[in-house]
Amino acid sequence: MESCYIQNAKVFKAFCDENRLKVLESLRSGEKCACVLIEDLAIGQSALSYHMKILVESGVVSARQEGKWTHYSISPAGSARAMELLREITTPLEAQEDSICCGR
Amino acid sequence: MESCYIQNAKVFKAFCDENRLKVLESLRSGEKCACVLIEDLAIGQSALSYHMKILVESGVVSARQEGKWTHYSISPAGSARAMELLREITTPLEAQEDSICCGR
DNA sequence: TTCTCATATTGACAAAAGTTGATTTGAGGA
DNA sequence: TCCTCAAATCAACTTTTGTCAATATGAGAA
Repeated sequence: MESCYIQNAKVFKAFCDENRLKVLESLRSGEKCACVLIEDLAIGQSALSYHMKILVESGVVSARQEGKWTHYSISPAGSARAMELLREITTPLEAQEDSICCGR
Repeated sequence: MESCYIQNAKVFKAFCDENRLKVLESLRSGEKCACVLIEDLAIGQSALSYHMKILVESGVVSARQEGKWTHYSISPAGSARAMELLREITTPLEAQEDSICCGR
């Protein structure tokens, strides 16, 4: 079983890479399909696929299949969860209001 | 010159590693000196030093020298900056016309 | 069915990150 | 000054991450 530290680290890995931040920046203006992201970032197709997998698994981005195209967008729920996690991680205990770490 | 994507990625690297999340968790209960963190995490001295450097440079942790000891604590200002950055990165821009994507 | 095209996956490789043990630095006390 | 000790740095090494080119998958069209 993985520690919650490793699990939480995975959420923030979404924001730890230059290309993934570029993807998020591009998605701020709305849903984009993979082909557009490849052009925007000037990145290889398999590299984009690799980064999108990390972003989707972190919960911050959601994917929508439509025919052979995949459309990606920022997930408000996933973003909110990342925000909440960051808030919790950096909030001193006496000032803490509630917790979402490891189901505690 | 470094892109702002690379700079922003560095802030979130603070939260991308199991041991750094453990350090932050330990610091939530208050300022700790390095010797205590080494015991808490069961980590080598040089490994802790390596991680503390990353945490301090990200701005999320601040260091206070007192004699030969260094005391670390969560920086409220640095944490607030990280929160604000995360919020900005994941907030969609004003809704725009649907863009034409993949011939649609 | 077969063809085409968008995306996912694989494997080889390169680069970056993390660990370990040894050494160095630098501040306080003798 | 010299000694001690906490922390930083270094060098060698291992592990993880990211890239590229090739191949596989899977859905729509023919």
